[in-house]
Amino acid sequence: MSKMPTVKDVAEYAGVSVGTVSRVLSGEAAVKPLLRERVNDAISALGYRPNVTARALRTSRTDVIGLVVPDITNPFFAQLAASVERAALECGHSLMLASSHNDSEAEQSHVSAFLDRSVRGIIVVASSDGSGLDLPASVPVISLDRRFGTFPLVSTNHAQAATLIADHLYGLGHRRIAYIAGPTDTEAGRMRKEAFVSRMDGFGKTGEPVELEIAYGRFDYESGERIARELLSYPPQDRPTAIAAASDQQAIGALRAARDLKIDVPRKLSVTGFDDISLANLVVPRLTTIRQPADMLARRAVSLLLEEPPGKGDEMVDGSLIVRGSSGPCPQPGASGRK
Amino acid sequence: MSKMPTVKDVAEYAGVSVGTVSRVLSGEAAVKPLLRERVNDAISALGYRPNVTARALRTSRTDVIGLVVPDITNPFFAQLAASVERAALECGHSLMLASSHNDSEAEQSHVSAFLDRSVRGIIVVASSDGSGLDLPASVPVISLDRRFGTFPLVSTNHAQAATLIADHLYGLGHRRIAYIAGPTDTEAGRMRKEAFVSRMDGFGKTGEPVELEIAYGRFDYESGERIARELLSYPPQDRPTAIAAASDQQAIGALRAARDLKIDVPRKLSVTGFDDISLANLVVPRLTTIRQPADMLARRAVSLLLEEPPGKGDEMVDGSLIVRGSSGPCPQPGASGRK
DNA sequence: CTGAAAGCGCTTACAG
DNA sequence: CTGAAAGCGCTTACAG
Repeated sequence: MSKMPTVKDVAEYAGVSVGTVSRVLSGEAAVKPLLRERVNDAISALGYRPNVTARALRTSRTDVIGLVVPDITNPFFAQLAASVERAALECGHSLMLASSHNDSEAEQSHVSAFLDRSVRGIIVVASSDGSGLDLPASVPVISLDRRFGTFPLVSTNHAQAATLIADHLYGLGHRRIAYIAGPTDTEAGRMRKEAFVSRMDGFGKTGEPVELEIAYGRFDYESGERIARELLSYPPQDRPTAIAAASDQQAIGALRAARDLKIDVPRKLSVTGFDDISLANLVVPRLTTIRQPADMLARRAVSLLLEEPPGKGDEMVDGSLIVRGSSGPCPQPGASGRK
Repeated sequence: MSKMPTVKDVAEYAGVSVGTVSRVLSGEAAVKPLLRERVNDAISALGYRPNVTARALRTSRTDVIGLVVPDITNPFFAQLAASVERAALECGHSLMLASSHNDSEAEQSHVSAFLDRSVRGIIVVASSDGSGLDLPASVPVISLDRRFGTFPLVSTNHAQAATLIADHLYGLGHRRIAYIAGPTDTEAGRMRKEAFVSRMDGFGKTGEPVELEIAYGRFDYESGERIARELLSYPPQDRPTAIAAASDQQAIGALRAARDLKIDVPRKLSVTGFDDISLANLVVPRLTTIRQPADMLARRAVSLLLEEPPGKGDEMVDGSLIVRGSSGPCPQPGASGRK
């Protein structure tokens, strides 16, 4: 292939200086219509495309937004990534996506790599409450969904959302409840759990007492399945009547465990999730969960990043309760055994 | 933040020329140990990091591999992306990921964007058999899983794998089978279907006849659910005893439909998928499917891309049959209705 | 409004 | 083995 044409070629072809070419390219500075037209003709005649690397070197700016997620294989993050890409595109920016495999070292090095490429800004969905960044960030950084270092956070209001689930289950009459929590080294995991627990404690004080058992795991299918299997191995009268999980994946794993143990959901056991991944509406039974407004979160994160000066304050977006088939009234004691 | 140090600063600090700094950076050229050490000291003292943009401009090369997938929200592509990232990292390269939302224009523009950034090479999982690229590609391009333009393809041997499924179902005694195909504008969709059909035709000629119905959809959950619902609405004696789907997502949708219609899988109906996404092992019943060796595919694609000269020939990797609970012997006629 | 020129931070022939 | 210098393709003060 022949070498790509440069501003110089365009300038020669159009009979102007490279400065003029650059000026019509930027669209900013005023250029006489005649010259502008000659330049544009030259550009299309030559099939010229600006060299973004040179431009970046000169201006130390690009239109790339870097996004790092803990694990692209997690459906919620995949959806979030798709939303961020759409939001970036809407603002005329493109997205570079990196997955850190839940490894905070990899996370660090991805962020550094973005910095090295002088991206316009970086959005990070932290893999854990790491120390954040030890490099000086020369571009804006926004935490999304989970806090990264001390950078501003855009996230669902985890506490409000967890409260919605607590109210739902308590309202259905459940008084022996298990909570499958997310990793304690993630803010999302902690906040969801604490809000859920404190709401239940509140009910316990003002109304009927609630037995609450808490188990900790990762956010994935396997954790949910393993933990639920354990919780459900108790004799029926000691077994929870509802399991609230900190993620849809955990909840789907719990559904799987219940199924294996032939425990009818929702008649004998209610299960709830968190995220509303697309699968939540497809499992059997369909999962009651919290919808996180991914599009909104993405748009807010991109906006904060691109604002001048970049946004400094945290932003919370409310989640909403989606009631489906996996949650129902607490089974009456003694009404079991109808096989 | 103060300006980042440059080779010039390092050179001054170490009392050498910038050329020497560059040479120790590259590690290639021989530099006297004494100077090398002084330069390295200067680098760490100053916290110097090479400017990759400048380097890219000068050499018109980077260590970035661009990957574009049709939809990052599809679990199979997410897994493939994770595998490609790992493979790239192993070779000292980093990954830029873009999702085309199944839009071939977006796909084109992502590829162009990569080209503009002078990436080391591009791997594309085509969203459809587009015209491929109309720009001159100045770097190697590899098609992964689905052919992009005329670029070399690394993929599972779709035909061999589809044959495995056909043999499995025929071997279980199924003679009235429905096939949920993928989009006909994807090579993967066509090849899987054709191999399945031709294998069944072969059985029909040498053994017992097979009734085969084919329905076309996208690769997603919804298509599978919708199509299966239709297929299963026939009266029991006309209904297929097995549904083979071109993707796990379709198969999981079909499972959902069967469940809604109270058709017992696998006793009344066998369902098979293709891909072996992590969910396949979690649905109820667990899904019989074809495992695509994502890690291997990813590694081969990266290798071909990085070879000098870049690989030119297609590569096929065999898939393997994973038998789980969703497939079983063909139900005996008349043995129904045991409610 | 336009051109000539400097410079972004590197790498790499070219001399020595 | 090392230094001085050119140049990658842009953008942007600086003159005019």
